Amino acid sequence: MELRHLRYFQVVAEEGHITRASERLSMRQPPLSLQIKALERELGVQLFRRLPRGVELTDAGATFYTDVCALLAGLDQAVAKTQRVARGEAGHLALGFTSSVIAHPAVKLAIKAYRAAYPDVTLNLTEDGSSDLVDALDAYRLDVAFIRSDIRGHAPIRQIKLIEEPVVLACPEGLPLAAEDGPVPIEDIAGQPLVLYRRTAGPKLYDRIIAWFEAQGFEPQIIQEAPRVDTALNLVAAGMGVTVVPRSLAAAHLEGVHYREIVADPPMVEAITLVARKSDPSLALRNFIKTVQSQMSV
Amino acid sequence: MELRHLRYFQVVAEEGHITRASERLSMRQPPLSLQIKALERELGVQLFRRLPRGVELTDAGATFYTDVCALLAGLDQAVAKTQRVARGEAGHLALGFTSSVIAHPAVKLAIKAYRAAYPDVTLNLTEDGSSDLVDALDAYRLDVAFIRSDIRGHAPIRQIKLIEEPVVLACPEGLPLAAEDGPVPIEDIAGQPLVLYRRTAGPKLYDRIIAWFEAQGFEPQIIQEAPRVDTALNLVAAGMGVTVVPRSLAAAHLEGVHYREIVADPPMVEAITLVARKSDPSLALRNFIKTVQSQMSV
DNA sequence: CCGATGCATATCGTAAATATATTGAGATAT
DNA sequence: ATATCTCAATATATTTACGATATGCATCGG
Repeated sequence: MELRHLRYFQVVAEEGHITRASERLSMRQPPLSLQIKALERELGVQLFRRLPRGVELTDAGATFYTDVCALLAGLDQAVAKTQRVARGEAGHLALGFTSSVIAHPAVKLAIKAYRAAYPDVTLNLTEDGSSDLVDALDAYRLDVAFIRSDIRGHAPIRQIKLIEEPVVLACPEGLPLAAEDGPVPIEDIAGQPLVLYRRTAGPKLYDRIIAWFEAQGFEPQIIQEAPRVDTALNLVAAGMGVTVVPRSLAAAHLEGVHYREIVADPPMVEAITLVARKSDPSLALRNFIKTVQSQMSV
Repeated sequence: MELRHLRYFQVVAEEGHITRASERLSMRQPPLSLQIKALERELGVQLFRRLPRGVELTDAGATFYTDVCALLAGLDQAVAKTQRVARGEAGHLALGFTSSVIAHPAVKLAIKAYRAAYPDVTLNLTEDGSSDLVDALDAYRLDVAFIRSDIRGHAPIRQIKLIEEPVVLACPEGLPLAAEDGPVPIEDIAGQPLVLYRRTAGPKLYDRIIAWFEAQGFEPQIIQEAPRVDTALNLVAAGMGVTVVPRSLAAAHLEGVHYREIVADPPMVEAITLVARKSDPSLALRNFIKTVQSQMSV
């Protein structure tokens, strides 16, 4: 059996007339009669009653007609859906981000813009640490992720630097440092007790901050380590010390924490990077990257 | 596009290997490659990524695969269902009967037997008067019906006499006639006030009863006409007169009504007849008639 | 009774699917 | 690094079968 048989059957059933059906199908009556007969023979079922004036569905033919209509319509839908997926207009995209990155308004706007442009792509959002995100990417659990860390050297992962933002000082209200609003020189921070966040799996940012202090000629006084940025900020709010965070996190306005720009040369900056498997040619992904990039450049 | 393309696509997707798929399909690799390529070309979508070692579904191909599996399975089911309908093992059957006929246990047993033998045929049951049932048959609202009336002369309807049963006397309790249980000679009834049921659309039974009385040399004293048998019996229960009904109705044991056999020559008998369109070749119907006949002959 | 209608049958040409033979790209092994 | 192997792609040949043309046959309407 071939789709041809089903398509022919459908038209003949609708017309109740082989000759008229053959005209609708841009063919002649004899081959159409033969195809219908071949279909009946293959099914072992008489689908039509031959009347002196045309043909008529039998009970079996009528039930078959219902199903054939559904099948042919289903096929059309399947084809349309497949084409939309191929154009990147539908499908799935597993997206990851770190808690610090999602605080940046540009990231939220970019995701929103993609959702608007490709509403039929179902986005699967995951929040995790940078190195776990990269692992998930490797394991095909994610298609793309926003991270902070620099993962130079990880071969099968492509990375696109999106935004660089300076880190700012976060200090508890009440401290002399929190009395002013303007930029604070790095030497004023150097003597403060420092809370830092160290993710066991991703120590790069931690190391970079220490290296940066040392490059400025200061030895940071690390009095506490926190597993995550938000934990560190909570410790700051509790008056345990100061910390440095990407500027976009300052927008969160955690109660009891005061933020100030830092003056240093070179300035300490943190990037937001988009990472994805190099091997993945999914158009949904390419459209996502394109949308994010054009959104960031605005 | 033809089913062939879908079937080939399905196997290649499952094997991830065109050569192995071609073996499963009992064909050679080059034509299979060509057919897959033709499918991709028609859809305008790349369904497979060609790897050095076999092929792999793209995202679009994976969504298409899901739908193709559903479609092919649906087609198989549709074919199986159509064949079951053609064999009379599935489908619909609109069945009608009169209120007096359904009282006969053999009719209920026959319907039950058919239900058991062909559980996938959905029965649509309708109760109505004999002539309305025949009209419904003509109008294709019914496929088959149990009736009382003789519809000799109605050309496109085929009738099969199933059971003949004598009519019995139904008289109110308290009447001298109700004092005994044995058969009563017709002359004892002749003088009684008679309640008869006359359906405007089907006067045949009514006429036959009058003719039967007259053939015995008696003039029936009709004091009341009722539209239906059960109405007539209720009038009898109310002491309004006596009536005659098919024997099977006596089993209903209406309160206040006493039943007695009637002695007469020739005896008055009422048949239960199965009627259906002569033109209707539905196998479900033929199986129904066959089942009813074999059930009645037991 | 005869023409018209409409499905079925017969025969033929051509398009398309499959088979055979070979090439070529990429991976594995020596 | 070269050879070999794997497996899809290409080229050409063959066969199948779809569709077209011509015709037959049954039924209905005038």
